[in-house]
Amino acid sequence: MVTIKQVSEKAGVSSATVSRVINNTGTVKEKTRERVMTAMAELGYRHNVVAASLASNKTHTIGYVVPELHGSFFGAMMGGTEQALRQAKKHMLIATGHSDAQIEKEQIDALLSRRCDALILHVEAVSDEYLVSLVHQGVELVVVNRFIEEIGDNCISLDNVKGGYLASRHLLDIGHTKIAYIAGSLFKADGKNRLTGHQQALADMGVEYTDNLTYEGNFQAKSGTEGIRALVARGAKFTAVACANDEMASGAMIALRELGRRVPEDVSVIGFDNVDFASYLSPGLTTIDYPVQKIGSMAAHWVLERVYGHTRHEYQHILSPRLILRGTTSSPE
Amino acid sequence: MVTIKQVSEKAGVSSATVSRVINNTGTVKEKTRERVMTAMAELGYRHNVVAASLASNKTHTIGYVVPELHGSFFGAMMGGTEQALRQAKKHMLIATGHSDAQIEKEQIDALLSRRCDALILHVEAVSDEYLVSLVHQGVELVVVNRFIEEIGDNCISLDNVKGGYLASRHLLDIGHTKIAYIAGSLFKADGKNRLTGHQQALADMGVEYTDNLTYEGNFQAKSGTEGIRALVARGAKFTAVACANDEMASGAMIALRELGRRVPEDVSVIGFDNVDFASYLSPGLTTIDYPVQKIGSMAAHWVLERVYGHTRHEYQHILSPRLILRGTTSSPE
DNA sequence: TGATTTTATGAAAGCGTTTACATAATTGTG
DNA sequence: CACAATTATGTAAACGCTTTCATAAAATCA
Repeated sequence: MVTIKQVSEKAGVSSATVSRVINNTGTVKEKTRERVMTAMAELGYRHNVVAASLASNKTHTIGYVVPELHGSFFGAMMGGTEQALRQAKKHMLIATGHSDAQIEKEQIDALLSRRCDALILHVEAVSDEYLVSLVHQGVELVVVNRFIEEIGDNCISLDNVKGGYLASRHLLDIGHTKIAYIAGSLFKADGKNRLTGHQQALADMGVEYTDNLTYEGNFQAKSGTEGIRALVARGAKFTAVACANDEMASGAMIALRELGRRVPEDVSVIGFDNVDFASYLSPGLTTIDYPVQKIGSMAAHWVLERVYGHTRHEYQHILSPRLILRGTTSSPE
Repeated sequence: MVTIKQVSEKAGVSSATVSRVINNTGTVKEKTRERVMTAMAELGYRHNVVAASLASNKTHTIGYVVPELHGSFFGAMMGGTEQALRQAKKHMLIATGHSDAQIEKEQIDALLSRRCDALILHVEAVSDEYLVSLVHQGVELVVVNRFIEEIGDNCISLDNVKGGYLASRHLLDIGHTKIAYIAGSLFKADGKNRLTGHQQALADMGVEYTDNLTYEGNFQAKSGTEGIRALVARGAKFTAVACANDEMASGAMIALRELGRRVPEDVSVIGFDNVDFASYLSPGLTTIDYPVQKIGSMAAHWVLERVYGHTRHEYQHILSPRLILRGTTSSPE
């Protein structure tokens, strides 16, 4: 590996000067710059970012923890982040937490050991206090899809309660009163909040909530299918089903078809997230838009501003979901 | 930040010893190890991987270039990789190449500057020669979804020709002869190869290939929709349509429905990749399975073995696709 | 027990940069 | 043109580890 030293010798300057041209810092005469550039090209020099990071105490790397890599959701989110970071020449070190507190902590720890300049965390199992304590230790982090009052400034989240409300409110508005709910994992904040929204909508419209119409799934398509089967098996009567995400909604649609129930004629279905394939289904899935890419990019801008001193960007710390009307909902007979 | 030095003083040992207990190298007496561990705990020591990387010339980091982050495909692939790497305590530095040769090169360069121990590349625009030259320079890399004879050992790919063949052969086998083809971007190797497979299947079965039945899309859902419209507009007659991926297949299904053509009764549809949502569609999409997660994990194992000396794993450098029969194909009337 | 292995530890030289700080070269001013 | 101000460059000390080599301590052996 050729070093800055060798370049400096070849160019007849000191290594400090070479460093200056590499980083575009300080002042260097045009002619000198050219000599250095030529020397670098001729020697095939490649900057050693590891050494630079050690010396400068900046890695230009953002640690990113997401629960999983597969599926449509996190890719879209990371895509939003990446787009913003790439222009700033920052990179992302990616780790998965698998919704397990132990693993999440280990991964956060590993990313900090690697001296990431900041962390973007989509973690679900670790406690609020733990995240708060990290912030108090001076770790630069933004928590995504989760709102923690005490460090609200570090959070970017969607109003899941409102989303849940919007979904069920839509069903109520078009005339449904017997609405089943397939929830996400209730130990996760978003799973719980979306259900809360559903309950609020029912309450607002004077419809009684009953556990008998609710099934706790796990955000996976299969649990949507199982949810419908379980609901029907327990004799629940419903003309609509709200699901805590699109995967479960598509699973539910499959089960409904198996049972000979048409969507939306017999049963309306609404999802949540508006992942890319929601519009591929037929009928297209009515759902709640989760501006996931936007959230990803806001997280990036937060970091760019806070950690790297880029100019101010506009934030909302709590984004609003909105209803996306497609073909899976209609008024009951 | 507390350093190894401070730990060593507190524990009354040298920093070399502290390094030994951190890395589990050399020999250190149990009692000493404990003293060091205690000191680390009390001081809240956090290992500085950047410094360690500089000194040891290993970053334990794999650079990963994919075209995009959104969609179901690359997440699944990276998920396969991550799972294997996590156990080995390696991390992934992720970059996107956007199918642009310039960007792909820049990203590869950036990852090398960060001294990644190895690269996993899903690149589409950069030339074979460029990748070959990297390998000859001694860069440890595995190329995914692309086969380059000269560095075949570094490649893990799917036999796309065979996949294309399998898809169209299935349609032919069940009696179709008028088969439209919605291709992926033909400047990409997989787009081209899948089309080649289609053509071979036709030839094998004595059906003439005609450009009039082929539309070049871009692997996105919308281009599937446009493909059907264009085909119909140019008066093409077909009873089946093979698509170069599942996104375009779902786009095609949408267009077919708009035109009042039932799937599969009037037109059979087959996709490619078997991404997660293929089974959510209704009818479920018949497609070709791309064992993408497996490929991701094979890439990881290649690296673990080659770069980190882990024990030998079984490879196939060219994997075989297989047909997944679901509900979108049936014999023509 | 003294000699010989073996095991445990320390000293110190890197690893390839960045970045004060100091100094040299250049430009500007009256 | 002398002197001040400005611009350009160099020197050398970090940055926090790993790792070789030497040496000290402990264990083994005859």
